[in-house]
Amino acid sequence: MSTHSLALADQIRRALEALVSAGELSVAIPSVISLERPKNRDHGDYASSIALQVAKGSGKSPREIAELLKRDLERLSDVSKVDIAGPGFINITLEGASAAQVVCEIQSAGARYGQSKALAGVRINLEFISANPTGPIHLGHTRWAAVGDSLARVLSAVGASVTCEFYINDRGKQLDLFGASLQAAAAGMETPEGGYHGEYITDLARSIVVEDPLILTLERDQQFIEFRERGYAAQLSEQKLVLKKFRTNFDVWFSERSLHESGAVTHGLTKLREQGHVFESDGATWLRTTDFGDDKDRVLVKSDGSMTYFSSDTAYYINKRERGFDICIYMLGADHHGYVQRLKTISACAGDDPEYNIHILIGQLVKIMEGGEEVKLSKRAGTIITLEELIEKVGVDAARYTLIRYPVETPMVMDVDVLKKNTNDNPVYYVQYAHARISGVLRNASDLNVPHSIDAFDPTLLTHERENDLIGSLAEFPRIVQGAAELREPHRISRYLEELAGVYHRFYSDCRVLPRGEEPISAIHSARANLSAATKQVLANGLELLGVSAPERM
RNA sequence: GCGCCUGUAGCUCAGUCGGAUAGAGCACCCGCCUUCUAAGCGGGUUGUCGCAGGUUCGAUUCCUGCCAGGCGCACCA
Repeated sequence: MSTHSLALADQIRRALEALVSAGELSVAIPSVISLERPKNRDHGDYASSIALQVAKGSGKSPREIAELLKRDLERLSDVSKVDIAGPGFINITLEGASAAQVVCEIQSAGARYGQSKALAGVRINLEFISANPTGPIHLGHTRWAAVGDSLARVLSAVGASVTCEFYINDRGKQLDLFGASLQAAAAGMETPEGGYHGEYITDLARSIVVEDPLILTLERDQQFIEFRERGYAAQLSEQKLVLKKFRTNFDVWFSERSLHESGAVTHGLTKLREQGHVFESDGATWLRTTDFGDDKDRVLVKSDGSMTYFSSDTAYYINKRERGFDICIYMLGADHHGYVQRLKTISACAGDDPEYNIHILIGQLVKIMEGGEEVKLSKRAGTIITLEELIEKVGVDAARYTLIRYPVETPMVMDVDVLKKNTNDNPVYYVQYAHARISGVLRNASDLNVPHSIDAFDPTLLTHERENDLIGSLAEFPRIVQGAAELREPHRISRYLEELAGVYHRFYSDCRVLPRGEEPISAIHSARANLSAATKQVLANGLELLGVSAPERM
């Protein structure tokens, strides 16, 4: 049997199921089996409060249920002891040597350790950033660039088939204003009302003119279109470039224009009509979103015949579903939280299950501090911080790690000064350092000819408390990944890695891995070198899920 | 006015769909390198989990109300 914690939770589930089908117990089995590593070592290697959870309505006390489970769990070969404590906690102690088998499991699974099939076969569309192609990617988008990309990696790790998508708002007023701003800048005229300011506009206008001086001879309307299209193309490729540099991958760049040109918008409208939620009023065409709890109905086609942005959204959603995606995840900024209900109702109006087919994540805004002061982000004042600048200041690893480290629903503060420091203030170094430290140990192991492959591994030698702690933490990884995927919370990976790095550092200071001086090489050195190698693998796998590098040396 | 998010140590924040004595880093004090990376380890100090009720054997966690901060409420995009 496999020894990591996912497997143990599964064993508890099976034991419960067996009790239910044998008629010994009548309970509803929860979707997740509670299982944790207790802080207190007296509580065993693992503790579950499952008996307390299911006791209600079963006609049995938590302790009675725990006793039933104890009987079954004790039969497992890997379990050395099951205790029932307090009101009905089940404390499980594993057989030391079989716990250490996880080291072999990690070594042979390699980069695949931590992966599972929890979401196998599920097709997920993950849309994030979707910035207007009218300027650089800035700090407001950056949180999602890191978190979105990491979430895609996490979801893929549990078997989902994930497509990352960037929706390009290349249609409508914003892009027109952008074009007009460029045109005005090229002519040395004032920026139009509500238009785009900033040095990048004048620079871009100038470079467009340099590239094609004839643009100045064009008739006004034609010239406007030229500026808009060239500016659009330039900004889009700029965005693609910087996102690539930030290691954020997109599989599909979806143009809003193409949605209209392909007829997807009219198709979407037809589909919604068939579902019976479309009506006409005041000369406009509406979607009756109030049928599904929205506070007001929404306009699809304005009375002047033009399409609203909302109509694009509905068509886009329907288009995604028709491309075969089971779940559409949207990652939006807090300033868009008003859309949540609207998007959910789109799903409902299209005849889908808004609880399953659509999932909207709202990320709070990122505040940035530098020199002890908050940097106010203002496009007008030209103080927006671009992703490019952030990368220059702190590097991709530190930026990504910090952005992913916090749950997205909490507003976060990024202190540029801290991120520039190579100290422990900056947790990315703590984790990377553990990886680099192990790399060094393993290099030395090779130099000293200390074997550290699984065939030279004797798990019974790992009996030190620090070794047990480390083995326990390593065994947790698959469950952490699964939890991060199901809850859409990649920050759990980084918190886990910090914990694992800490456990390794403590192991390292108490347990000498390699022989000193003239000390002969023995099996304990190999066992510890294997344990180190397994830790290195898990750190690397975790960092990979965050898109952060795992350095061999620091 | 309505809605969403947040409120946990001096600071920045974790806390796994209610569980055992509420945690980590930073900051402050004291220790640890003649041998594997000291970007590390050990020890010490720090709490009205915003406030008030409710549900429960049990609440930082769930429910209600209030207070404070952030954000949003278009035939804009």
